[in-house]
Amino acid sequence: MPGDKLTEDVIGERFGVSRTIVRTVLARLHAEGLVDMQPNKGATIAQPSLSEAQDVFETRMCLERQVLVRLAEKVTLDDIERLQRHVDLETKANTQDGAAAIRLAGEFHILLASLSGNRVLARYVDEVVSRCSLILALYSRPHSSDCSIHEHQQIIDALRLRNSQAAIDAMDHHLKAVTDRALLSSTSDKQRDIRSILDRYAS
Amino acid sequence: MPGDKLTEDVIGERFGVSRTIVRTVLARLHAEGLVDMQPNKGATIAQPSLSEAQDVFETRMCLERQVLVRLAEKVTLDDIERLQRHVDLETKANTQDGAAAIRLAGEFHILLASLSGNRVLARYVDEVVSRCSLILALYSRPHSSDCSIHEHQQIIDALRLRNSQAAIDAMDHHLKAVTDRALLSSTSDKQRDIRSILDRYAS
DNA sequence: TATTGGCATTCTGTATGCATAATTGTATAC
DNA sequence: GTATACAATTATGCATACAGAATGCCAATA
Repeated sequence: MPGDKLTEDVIGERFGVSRTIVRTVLARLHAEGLVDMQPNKGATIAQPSLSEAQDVFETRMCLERQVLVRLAEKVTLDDIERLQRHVDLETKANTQDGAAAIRLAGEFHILLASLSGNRVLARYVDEVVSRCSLILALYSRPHSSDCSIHEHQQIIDALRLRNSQAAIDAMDHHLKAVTDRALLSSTSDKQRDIRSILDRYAS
Repeated sequence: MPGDKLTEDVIGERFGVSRTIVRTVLARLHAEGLVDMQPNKGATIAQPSLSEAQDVFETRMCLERQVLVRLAEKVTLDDIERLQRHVDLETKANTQDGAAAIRLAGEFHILLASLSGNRVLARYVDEVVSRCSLILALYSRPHSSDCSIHEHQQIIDALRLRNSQAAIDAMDHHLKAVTDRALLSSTSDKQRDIRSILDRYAS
């Protein structure tokens, strides 16, 4: 799917809107790094390179650490409850609906960021989480998200004790696991390019 | 200037382009937090609230710390030279052209971020620096930037020694000074609103 | 005099049309 | 059979036109 052409007419027809609308949406997605655009050549679903992927992960770690620093200072019992309910949802979805489980796993981080109360931080986290999803779709092999849920739980537990360092450690460990799963499988950008071409032909 | 209406027709005429172009630019600036947009009411130059301003500064600190961590690991002599040349430029501008001095002070941070090599981080730093400029325009009283230059120099010196902690300390101190200058003058969002209204009437 | 209703104006939101750049396909030459 | 050039098709970039929402103004009425 990454690399696919996004023709304005096609999308517009599909959603019953004019090219103008499609154009603004594509521009927005481009700004968020989810679609690539070339002048006079149009838009494609972004194919982040390996180094771009590393940049996204590094930035994500940096942002999410800050989220936890803030949260450790100011979480309310209400917040903790919301987080706990979310992880419970994740647990439920994990045995039933794989797609939902993946979506919920991302939304946990977005929820954390929004609870931090810093809107700017939250917007950036939202973006990098989306981009990570795209990266995982590109590079990662299918996997269970059992561990994710466990790590999410660890983060909540640390926040409940207002232990920011423990929360950050859990987050670091968590994101490192995700990163490794995504990036250690390929060893170079070139390899990635080849693989994506092969994938295209295979489907 | 913040709060001013940005009418599409007016801007388009001013720059000799159609509303289509203006619209995309405004949308982009909105995404970057530099203009406010309300449905069916158009765009205005953003008037970040005090809490929004604090969020921007906090996020900026977080991002720039990461920039320095990376740079302390990987700066080259070339990089150091470019930074030094930039600060020299700042020093020169400081005595001659106030507007240029302010611009260069912001660009120092953008240069740092781009030298980090992390494009994602660099884009976010670019955004928050722009937003900080807007915030300073809103809240801050005019001031000399002598201290800024000295602090920039400290950061370079720390990087030259690959001492990330010293660089981060200098940056923290630097940004804290800027933040205080901007945010301690006002004490609440309400006060800011009132002041902006008065400013409007005065001009 | 204050308030409300309606009218006119202005500006935004969206669609569409036209010109230009890119791509694809075809024909011809080597 | 391959390569190149040219034509036809397609898609993008931009401008413009039209419809609908918001604002302001004025008059009418309480």
